[in-house]
Order: sequence, then structure tokens, then C-alpha cells
Amino acid sequence: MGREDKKMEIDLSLKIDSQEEAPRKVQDDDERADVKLDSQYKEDVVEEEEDAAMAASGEVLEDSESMQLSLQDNMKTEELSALQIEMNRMKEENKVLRRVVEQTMKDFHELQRQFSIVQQNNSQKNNDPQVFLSLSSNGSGIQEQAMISDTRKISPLKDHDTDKDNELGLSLRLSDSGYDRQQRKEEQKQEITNLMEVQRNHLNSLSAITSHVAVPPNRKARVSVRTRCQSATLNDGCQWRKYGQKIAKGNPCPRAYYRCTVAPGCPVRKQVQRCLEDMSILITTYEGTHNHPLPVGATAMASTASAAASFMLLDSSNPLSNGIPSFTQASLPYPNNAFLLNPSASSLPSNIRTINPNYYDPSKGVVLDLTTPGSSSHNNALLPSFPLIPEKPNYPNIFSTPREGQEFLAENVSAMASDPKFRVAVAAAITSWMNKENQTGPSIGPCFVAREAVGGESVSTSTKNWVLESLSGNGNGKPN
DNA sequence: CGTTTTTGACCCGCGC
DNA sequence: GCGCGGGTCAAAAACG
Repeated sequence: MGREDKKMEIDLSLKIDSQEEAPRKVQDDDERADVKLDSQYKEDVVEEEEDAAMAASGEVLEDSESMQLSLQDNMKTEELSALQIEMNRMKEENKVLRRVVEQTMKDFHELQRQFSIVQQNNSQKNNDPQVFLSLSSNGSGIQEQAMISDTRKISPLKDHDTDKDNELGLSLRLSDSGYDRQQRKEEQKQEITNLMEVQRNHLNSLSAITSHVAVPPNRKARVSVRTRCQSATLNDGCQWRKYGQKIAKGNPCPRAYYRCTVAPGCPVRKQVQRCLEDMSILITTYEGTHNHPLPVGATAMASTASAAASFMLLDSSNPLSNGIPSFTQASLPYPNNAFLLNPSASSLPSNIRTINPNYYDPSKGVVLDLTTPGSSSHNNALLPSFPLIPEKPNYPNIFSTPREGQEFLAENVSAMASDPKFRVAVAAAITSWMNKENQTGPSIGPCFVAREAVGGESVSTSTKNWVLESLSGNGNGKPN
């Protein structure tokens, strides 16, 4: 009976396979699905086999084929169809997953390719590259946005009266602590002045990503996160151990020092301090690079920084780069550069808050401002504008756990920033600008508008793609 | 009892 | 050189 059992199991599973119209491919995921299906079948089959074995007692082995037919006939049709549905679903799942992997790899190679172009272009320049990006998006479609460029030239902003709740803003700034302080102060002053001007001219500005890339030689990676948070620290998924506390000058709130304890010897540290102006705002500054895989809960934050690295396509930690962008894989998983992210923007004053001297400090590197002027309802209102939150249950969803307020927002910002399409769009825009600049000579920095291309526009799929429009040069906003 | 937090001391870089 | 401020160390205390 043992032999028969085995044979029947095999035959049944093969029958299922043969019912698949598509030719069987040797693919890991499909095979896994088949194996799983087989194992599911086994339980059912064993029951059938017991009956069949009793009925077939005394019969010779040659009759096994007819017995299988009998078994198959007796197999409950709903079970079959249910299993087939399940199998199809799993195959679909596998396809989706495979597509995600392929897309990621494709995007990665595309970024590498484009970066090599950028690197070539920049190798002819002696100046530190400075790239300013200003990106905006809203859930309703195209939204042009005022930009600030290298020379802080301000381009006009079109009228917009869309629902602010559907808007998302990011401000991404990279700063150079290696600068001479005086020079930096002057630049800050200039920048603040121009930002104020932008704010005045475009009081209704909704959201913007402003990226300022200036390659700092041999600087430590620092990421500051501003969130409204009632708890003592931001729950970022990592384990931290407090090793010190100080009263910093200018802020009566003590600054706490934490060390990452996820892995022994991890050099990552963070400082936590309440904002002087708004005690509900928690400023968390991360420094260093983890020497271990991040916990799932911490991946979102890291992916934001990773996205920033993609924005910049720079690796300041590479001494060979010497101010020249050098795209390395090592720069991707963890933050190696400084940037400032400010998605505050659903209402004003967004950029004003970003440049508040109390926390606008280029030497501090990245400031990821996840605060919103209003209550947490603002944050929730922002959520629909994030097109990248996976909705399919089979998508690797790190946002499935309900979170409140800023942490939730942070993760969604991360999701957007880490979107490969978004990165590719940014990379393409930078490349385009670099090429243009190479031909026309140095000019003002690039200004880009990022928007979500929805179906009927440049993409036909149901998912949104990121499109960056360059506003520099002719300033006609023609998509790159 | 092991781990974490607290807190004063110490170190170091920077400006004067 | 000195003072100041930021950051870290490490012993003691607190905690689970």
C-alpha cells in the first residue's frame, strides 16, 4: 500500500500541474507554490487513500491507474476548484513579487548607469557639485511649485487651490559641515533670505522637496528627525541604550544620548531633545551607520535615508570621491550623507519652519521634519496623497501595523522616498540636468517639479509614477 | 542578577 | 592658555 500511496500522491499533484495552462517553468517561487500545494493535498489524499485502499484491496498494482481515475472522480469538485484558486492566487503572488524584484534590480542598474554618466560629467569640474531639487506632489495630479535653485532664483508658482489635505511636501537638504563657518553663515543667511522671499511670494505654497547637495569631505552621517511625539523617544524600531544626558546651551530641555544596542559594537548613536519652541516636538538626531541588518520597524526610516542617498547619488564617505559623486552600493542601505527632509507643508508656514535658525544647522546634517502645524489629523489627511503605500496584501507591507501620528507619517514618507520609481525619476532628472549643464556651461542649479503621473498621462498603469519636471534653464517645466 | 538609567567627571575641540 | 560647550565615560542607582 505504501507504494500505491506514494504513486497516487505524485499522480495527483501532477494532475494539478497539468491543469495549468501555462507551461511549467522552473522558477523557485512557482516550485514553492507547487510544493505547498502538494503538501496541502497530502492530507486530503490520505483520507481518500484509505477508502481507496480498502476498495482496492486484492487488486493488482496495474489497476492503480483506474483507481486514480476513480479517486479523481470522487475528489470533491469544490476542493479542487478551491485549491486551484489558491494555487492561482499564489502564482499571481509570485509573479507580483518577482516583478517587484525585477523592477528593483532594473532601477538599481538604471541608477548605476545614469550615475556613471553623472560622474563623467562631474569629473571635468573642480567645484563641489551642488544640486538643488524642489519637488512637489499632490494627490490630485499636477502641481507646479515654486523652486529655489542654487543661486536661489525664484521661479513663478502657478495658482493652486487644491485641497491641502491631499498634499505632501518634502524638503530635502544636504549640507556641508566642511565649509568654512563664515562662508556657511553667509550662505545660510542668503538662503534664508531667499527662502523668506519665496515664502512671501508663494504664501500658498503647498509642499516642496528642496534638496541641496554639497559634498562634505569625510563628514559623519547625521540625520535629524523632528516629530511630534509625547513619549520620551521616537519608536524607530531599533534598540537603544541611554549613555548620557546633558543640558545643552540655549535649550533648557536636556539632551539625551543613546547608543544602538541591536548589535554589539554598532556605532550608531542618537540624540534626543525637545524643541525649545514647541515642547511637543521631539528632535532625534541619528549618527553613524549600522553594522547590522535593521529590524523591520527601523527599515522605513533607513529607507528614507537611503532614498536621500539616491537623491544625492553621492558618497561622501568615500575618500576617493573628493567631492565627486561616487555611487556605491554601500551608500544605499544606510545614510551616508546629510539631508533635510521637510514634509511639513500641508499648511503654512512650511519652509519658514524649515529654515528656523534654531534648528536649521547645516553642520547637523539631515533634518527630517515630520511635524505638521496642526494636530495629528493633518498627518492622517496626508496619507491619501502617498501613492506608494502597498495596498495589495501580498506586497511586503511594513505599514500593516496601525500606528499613530508622526511615526505613521514618517513611514509613509519613507515609503514614498524609497519608491524605486521615484528614485529613478530623480536620478533621471539629475542626469538630464547634468547633461544639459555640461553642454551649456555652469548655470544655476536645477529646479525640478516632481509629480505623480497617473493613468492617462504618461503612464497607463493604475499605479502612479513619479515624473520630475525641470524648471531650470528655460523654466518651461517640460518633463525630462 | 543582569540590564538599563542616572549623573558627575572627564575629554576634546574651538574661540578668544 | 583658558574657558566654554558638546560629547562620552563609568560608577552608582534603579529596574524588571
